[in-house]
Amino acid sequence: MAASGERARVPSIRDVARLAGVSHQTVSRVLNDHPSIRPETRKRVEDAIAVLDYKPNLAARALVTSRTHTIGVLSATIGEFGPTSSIASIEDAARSEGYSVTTVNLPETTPEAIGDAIRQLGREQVSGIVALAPQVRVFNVLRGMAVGVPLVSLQTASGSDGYTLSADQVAGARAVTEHLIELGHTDILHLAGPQDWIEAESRMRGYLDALREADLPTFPPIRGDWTADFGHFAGQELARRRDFTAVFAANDLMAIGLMHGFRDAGIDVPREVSVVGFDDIPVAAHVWPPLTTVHQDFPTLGRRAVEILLAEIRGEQTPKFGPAVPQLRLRSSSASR
Amino acid sequence: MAASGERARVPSIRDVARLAGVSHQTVSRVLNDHPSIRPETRKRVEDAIAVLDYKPNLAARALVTSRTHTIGVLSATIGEFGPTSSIASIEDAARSEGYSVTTVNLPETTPEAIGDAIRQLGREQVSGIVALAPQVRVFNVLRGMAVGVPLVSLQTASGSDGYTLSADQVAGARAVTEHLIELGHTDILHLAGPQDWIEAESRMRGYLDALREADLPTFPPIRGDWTADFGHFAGQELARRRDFTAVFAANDLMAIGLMHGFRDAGIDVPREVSVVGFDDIPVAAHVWPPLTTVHQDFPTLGRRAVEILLAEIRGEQTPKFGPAVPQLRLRSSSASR
DNA sequence: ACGACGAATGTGACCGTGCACACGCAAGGG
DNA sequence: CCCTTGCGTGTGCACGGTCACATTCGTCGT
Repeated sequence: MAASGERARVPSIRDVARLAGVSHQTVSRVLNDHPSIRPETRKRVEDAIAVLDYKPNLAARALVTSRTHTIGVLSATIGEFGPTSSIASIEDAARSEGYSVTTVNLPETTPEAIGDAIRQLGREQVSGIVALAPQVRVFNVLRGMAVGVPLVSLQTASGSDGYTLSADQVAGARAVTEHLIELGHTDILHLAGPQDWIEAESRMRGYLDALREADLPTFPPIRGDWTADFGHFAGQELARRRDFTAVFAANDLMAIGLMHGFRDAGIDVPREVSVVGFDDIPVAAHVWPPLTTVHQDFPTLGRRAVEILLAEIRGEQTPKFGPAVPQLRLRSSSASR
Repeated sequence: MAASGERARVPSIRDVARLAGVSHQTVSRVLNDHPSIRPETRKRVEDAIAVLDYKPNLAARALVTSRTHTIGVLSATIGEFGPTSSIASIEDAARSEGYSVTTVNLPETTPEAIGDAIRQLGREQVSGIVALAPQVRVFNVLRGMAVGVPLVSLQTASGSDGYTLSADQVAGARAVTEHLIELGHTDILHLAGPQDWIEAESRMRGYLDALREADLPTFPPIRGDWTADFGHFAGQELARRRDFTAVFAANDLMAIGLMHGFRDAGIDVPREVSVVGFDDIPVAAHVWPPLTTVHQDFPTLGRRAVEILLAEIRGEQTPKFGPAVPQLRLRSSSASR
């Protein structure tokens, strides 16, 4: 431990250069895979890097290139099941490509809040943004905003531009509704999500499409807020009117709450009323009765979002994914009339 | 739009200085709240900043100060309900203090993976780390690792050092178990979490403590994996032995799966067997029967973790929080013997 | 009246990279 | 044989801040 009093400083590119007997620029070239490097030189540099345990300074690199190798995740809905699963996979996918991930939460969805969030990510000089922006309003604000970096929007309407990626919510909703119709139901209610949410609208559209095609009567949707508590309340209220035999809830939480409400009112699911949900959250198979629902593959969605985003960042051809088709999970909460 | 051919460049500190008629250093002082600035000068600089819409370059600042105003979140369990809620609040709390948040996920909990994650955060020069490291192994690796920046560990054993923050899992588990005892149950099983998890151990300890204190027989715990699917399986298996009248499941998902399994086997909850859980996830109140469980305030936990971490980063006195006491939520899945 | 001192501000270097450009050298075409 | 070309490498500067130190000026103590 005969220290020469030197301060323990992390090695820089010049330290590596000195040890390898080359210029700092040559080291930089090795780091960035420049083609014109003699193999022998490269080897020497790489050895020096290994010896010193050199790690490039990301801040310095970001300063000079104004690129950070960081992608920002903008989420309005942390805490919900779907988005959370997607975020985890976005995280993994980005890391495995050498990108960092920074998250910013939207406590409210006003245009100002969204603008702030985008500007915040801009200040951090993110290379790209994945927005989990399920509300129409948020989506429009994003679209109208000069972001300056590639932006991929996840779980929104199936827009035709390359920036949007989605599961085909309409098809999923249509599938469950058709399932109810096949079971012989003719009076089917819809417990919808909040007005502003794109997914709420898509799922409602799927519901309406299926009913119209079958020439069945449609009912004005009940507007919910995605929570199980609201579903519970709605179930108790709906128990008073008995002009329906099935309900399609726009997500599983509301469906589970709804069944609870029906139970409170003495209505048997599925004998008297069938209930179906959407999302296939982990408990859906285990509640009573096990919930018929639509399964969404959130991790895949997250991974694809990153693929598209990175392709755009790198200026490559962006891969085209057809909308993922959510799958029907038939369980016991739906029964024939 | 008579442009002088100038490239649109983001204004730097020197542009501000020029416009305000001061030196760049004075601008820097204004930005950093240096005391020795004449109010009039400060005003001029601030006006110039506003006019140019100047935003300091974070990369440049990070380069020279080697501090990034970023906190890293290390999570082994993104996707679970509890951690996710905490992460969201960590996010909010950190942002509101001007810190960015970068997340890194641990796909596996080997020491190497943990080391990689820590090093990754180190390369990004985070100012501090919040670790959601619920496994004993992870916790020990972290503790033994020279991280170099402040580290707060969330949701772990109630260690006595300032670096650890937790809800009092033992007390919560003890509370539900005592609840079962008060209801007259004497043969109470425990469906535990995985061996390695700190929370699993704490909850089991609370269970054991309560039983011993009441001089009741203890049973070897059944080891689960936190999932509802496992709970379902366990319920079917347990239905064969009828030497118990109550089960304390270490989390709500397993409890819900368990009730499903009992139902499959024709066992009525709570008439024949009482079931209680832990966490109070949003559906807990709405499953059938509504689940008696222990409520944890994850958002508060996340917020406190950030408070402690920032205090450490700033070298201030770290606030001391007593362990949060989880609260019993009495519902219908538990009944008297 | 003069020197010391602190407040307010300016000057230049430096942090660790990447980029533009220059340079030496070997190969190839006229 | 000379000029061009391209490969491999080096030199200096720029990026946008902060830090250490220098400088100016007004005030106060003696």
